[in-house]
Amino acid sequence: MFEQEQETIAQQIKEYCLEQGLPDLPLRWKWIPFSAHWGISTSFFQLAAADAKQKGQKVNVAACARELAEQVAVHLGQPVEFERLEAVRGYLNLYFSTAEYAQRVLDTVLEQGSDFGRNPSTGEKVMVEFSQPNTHKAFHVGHLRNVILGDAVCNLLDAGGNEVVRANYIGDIGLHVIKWMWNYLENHDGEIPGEEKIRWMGDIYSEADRLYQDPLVEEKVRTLFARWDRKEQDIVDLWKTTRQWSMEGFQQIYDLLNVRFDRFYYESDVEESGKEIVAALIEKGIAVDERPEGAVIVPLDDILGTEEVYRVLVVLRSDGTSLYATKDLSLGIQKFEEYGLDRSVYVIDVRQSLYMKQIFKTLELLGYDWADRCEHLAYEIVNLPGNVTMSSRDGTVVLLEDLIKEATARTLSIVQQKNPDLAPAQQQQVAQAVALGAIKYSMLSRDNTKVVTFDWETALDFNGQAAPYIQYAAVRCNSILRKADVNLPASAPLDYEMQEAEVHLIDLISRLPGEVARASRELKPLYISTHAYELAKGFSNFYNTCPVLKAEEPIRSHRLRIVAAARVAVANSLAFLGIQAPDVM
RNA sequence: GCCCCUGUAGCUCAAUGGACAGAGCGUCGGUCUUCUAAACCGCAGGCUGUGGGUUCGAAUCCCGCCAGGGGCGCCA
Repeated sequence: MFEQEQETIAQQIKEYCLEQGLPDLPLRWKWIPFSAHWGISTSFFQLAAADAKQKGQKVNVAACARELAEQVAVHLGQPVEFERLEAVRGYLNLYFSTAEYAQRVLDTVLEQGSDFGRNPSTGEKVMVEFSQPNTHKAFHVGHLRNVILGDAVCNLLDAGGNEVVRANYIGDIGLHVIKWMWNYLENHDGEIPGEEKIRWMGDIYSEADRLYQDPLVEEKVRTLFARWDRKEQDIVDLWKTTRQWSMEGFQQIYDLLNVRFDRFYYESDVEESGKEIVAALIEKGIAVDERPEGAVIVPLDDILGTEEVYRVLVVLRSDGTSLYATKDLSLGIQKFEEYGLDRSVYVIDVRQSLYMKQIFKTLELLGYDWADRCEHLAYEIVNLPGNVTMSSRDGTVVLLEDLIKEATARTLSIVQQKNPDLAPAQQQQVAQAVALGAIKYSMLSRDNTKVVTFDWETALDFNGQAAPYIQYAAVRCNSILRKADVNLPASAPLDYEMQEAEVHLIDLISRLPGEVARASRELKPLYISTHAYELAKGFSNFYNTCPVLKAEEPIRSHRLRIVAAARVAVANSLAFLGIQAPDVM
């Protein structure tokens, strides 16, 4: 928001360096820490070090930097854009003219509203593939991180100025589907799912999985698989019908989570084209056909002259049936051909890192120049205490519906207690927004590389640094604005000395666009979760120290604008994370 | 054997190669006749796993070691 001023000063410093025969280095700007006022800062250590190196001198860099900073400060004098400047221990701190900048920040935020925080367009088109559920199976907490992360990353890429295509890739074929259909025909023929479609589908699947341990059942399932392979009409029909039930169940979950997709891909749609890709790989001499003794493989290390780096990618089974890789190669190509993408992001857990590397490398060998614009966004999995991975086979899954149900129930009782006058329907609505926010935030507020351990106590603990705290800040903003009972006062120059809390809050608000840019660039919603919390904390501090409604004019009007801007910043931050900011709590 | 990730306060986690490593939880102690106490304030708590190196400057980059997790030809 202060690029102009920063650029002006940077230019002046650059000119000074030229005059003094100092090296031409780009300056790195940061916010000034430990300050009740706000501004930007840069240091001269690099410049001092580079200068010494250039002159071949051995010097005390810290002392030189200090001196440089002081000289630059003298040279700059009193820039009109800034209230004051100081040289401290090798740093140059430029303090904004508080009143003027505060007004500018507030004006900008209030004018942009729900667009505040968004960055200018990059003109890039990015596809993000995430969620990738298997039909005929349950949707559990282990799958949740992917959806929440993928959705937030889409929001952030979008806010970062990219055109985003949200893609889902449905695992609608494979042994798990056949097992499910066998069990359905054997033990549940004619049944139809009720309201809880996913639970019902998942139950039939885990039952099938249990029964499958019996060799006799395994034999029967194999027979059914053969019928499926022959594309027998009644089996294909059953598959279509039951797959649809799963899709409807997924849609319930996505609706609940408020996550949407632009494009659904199905494994079944890329199976045949995948086999054609494999044929092309063989023809080009990239893949080796070891059938019938072996499979069709791409010996990546041999081709690339590397050792134990890319290993071997199996692209087709020895019996000619497809593998995940068969289909992923085809899908990767289809994505680019269909959308003319600049980038293609895969949100898939970290265990598939090697596999992803192999797929991208194989696409590169096939001659696709966009292969290096494919990215694997790896995240760690959600485990149960004791580092137990959730598995439907072992019955160790926590169903998503159960988590949400429990979290909502618990939140509802708090809402009823805090806000007894609210209509029950609204209480329910608020409880759900808060419960979902808490669940999402807990997944987004740690780095993608960190394992999440799920336990009920932690998952349902909404105290401290958690979404409800942030939502509460937005609610308090609302409450003040509602009680003010006036239209938002017009922008006006400040003619009172702001409190530290006010300056700090406005400072935090002004940082949001930068944080969005960083989070979008690095695909790290964590930066926004942290910043949203900082904002809420900044507001709480303001709330406690700066009366709004009881303040005298012109302070009252100005503070109302601060509150309105804070509300926008907090709500937008949450929105980027896929979290709602309720009006009341 | 090769590769990837992680190691920071009692616990869970932050920290653009930069100023004094910060939050939350937990412990203890204070704040409601006040815009919603789902809040605020305060105390205590650290050789950033370990040994080297690079750098003016390292939790951050490089190398070794230790500990934990994950991956490595026909699962997805």
